[in-house]
Amino acid sequence: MSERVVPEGSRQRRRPTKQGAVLSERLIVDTALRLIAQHGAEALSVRRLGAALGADPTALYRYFRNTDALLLAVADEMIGRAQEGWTATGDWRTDLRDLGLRIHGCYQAYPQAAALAAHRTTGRPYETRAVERILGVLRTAGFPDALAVRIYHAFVDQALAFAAQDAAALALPPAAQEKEAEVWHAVYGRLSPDTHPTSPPPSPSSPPTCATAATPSPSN
Amino acid sequence: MSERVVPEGSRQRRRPTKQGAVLSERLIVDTALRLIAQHGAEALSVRRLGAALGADPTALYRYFRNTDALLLAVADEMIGRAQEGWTATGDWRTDLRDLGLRIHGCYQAYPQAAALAAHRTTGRPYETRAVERILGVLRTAGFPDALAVRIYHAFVDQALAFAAQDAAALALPPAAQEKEAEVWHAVYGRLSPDTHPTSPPPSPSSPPTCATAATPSPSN
DNA sequence: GTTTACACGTCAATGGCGTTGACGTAAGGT
DNA sequence: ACCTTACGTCAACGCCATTGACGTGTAAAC
Repeated sequence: MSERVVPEGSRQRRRPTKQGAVLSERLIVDTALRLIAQHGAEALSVRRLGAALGADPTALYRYFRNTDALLLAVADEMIGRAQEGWTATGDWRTDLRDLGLRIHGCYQAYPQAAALAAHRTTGRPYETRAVERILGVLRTAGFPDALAVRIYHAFVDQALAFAAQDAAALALPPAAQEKEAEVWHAVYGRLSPDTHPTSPPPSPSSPPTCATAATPSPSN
Repeated sequence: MSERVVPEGSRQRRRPTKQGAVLSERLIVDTALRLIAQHGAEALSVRRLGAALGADPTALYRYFRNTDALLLAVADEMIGRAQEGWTATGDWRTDLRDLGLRIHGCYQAYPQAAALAAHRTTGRPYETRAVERILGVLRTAGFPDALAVRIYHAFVDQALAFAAQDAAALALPPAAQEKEAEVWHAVYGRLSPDTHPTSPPPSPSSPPTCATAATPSPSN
């Protein structure tokens, strides 16, 4: 009957693995994140994670009910990192913008993991904290609750949607990224001759992203 | 040496399977889409798809190099359906808005499939057609090419990002959707007492989506 | 200090997965 | 009528997540 996974709080009996590693929820999540970043999302398997940790693969099931739970923990970790060091300034536009850019930055830093995590609800501490902070910002700004919730959703959905989109572009294997660039050259080539015979291509080296597209560009 | 997959154009030798089905790229894609819609994304496996088609699972490899190629075909099919019956009006804002809503609608109709397909580049006919149509709209509107490409990206990225986000919410299993709703009730409950003791909750039955959030709401 | 309970790392096993290579048959071009 | 070969089928490989049983060492109880 006794549950296989014990909650992290009451975890006491630490025992090293055969290879000497001492496991913990944190260590596992960090290792998973590193594994995904280095070798891509599909390189994350219970067996490989076990190997990377220096433990029997099935030891993970003492910490997470299944791989999906582990994935949610990874997602929450990223939400946590996005908030690291953030503090409210009191200006709600500044605060939300800062949070949004942090999320975007964090997802861009781990695009492979972001692709897995972006559209999930973790129900874990960091996510809860983020929700509370954002609603706190809006309440402090004086929005009535109904409107605050509305703004919350508009903000979070847009931030997550854009972050996910840009992360997905970044998570493509380099070959696919090049191919995409080629497609754009081809399209431009097909467009150009009949209407604008000799105009220069639009900075083909850096394709636009959600972030750049949504940001009012300086004079351009 | 001879390639396992024959391009659809030059495919001739149709032969029924033991169970009498006559395969084709279209049939396979449609069946896959139906399978995903009915039983969720993780129910799509080569073996199950083979069973649904009434064919040996490995027959699929005569039509698609691997499951990823099949997935891209499914993604392209959705792009194709989004364009079905669309025609340009000449007003570029109307045309883009229409296309965007069609994509959104199509993804909402097959949320499970959308989750798999949203962030992929298919490189297939329907996608190519969509790109050409959108750029055509912008060219017809008189935008110089550089700006047209910029607007193209702003539009497509936003449309896809929002469609993906809303599809992801819809693709959650009903239990998770309820849980999410509960969380919102809880948050609202926690918010309410100290600042707005008795204001009614903000229509808790229908959570906001990207589409509703981005649409200027009537007077609300 | 000894005992006791159980947390947790390990092992073995199960069933599903994608993918490959070989094979034979029937369809189409000639 | 023949020949070629497309393509459906079969068998097999290696990887996957997950489970149940087991035993050991640790932390707590006394």
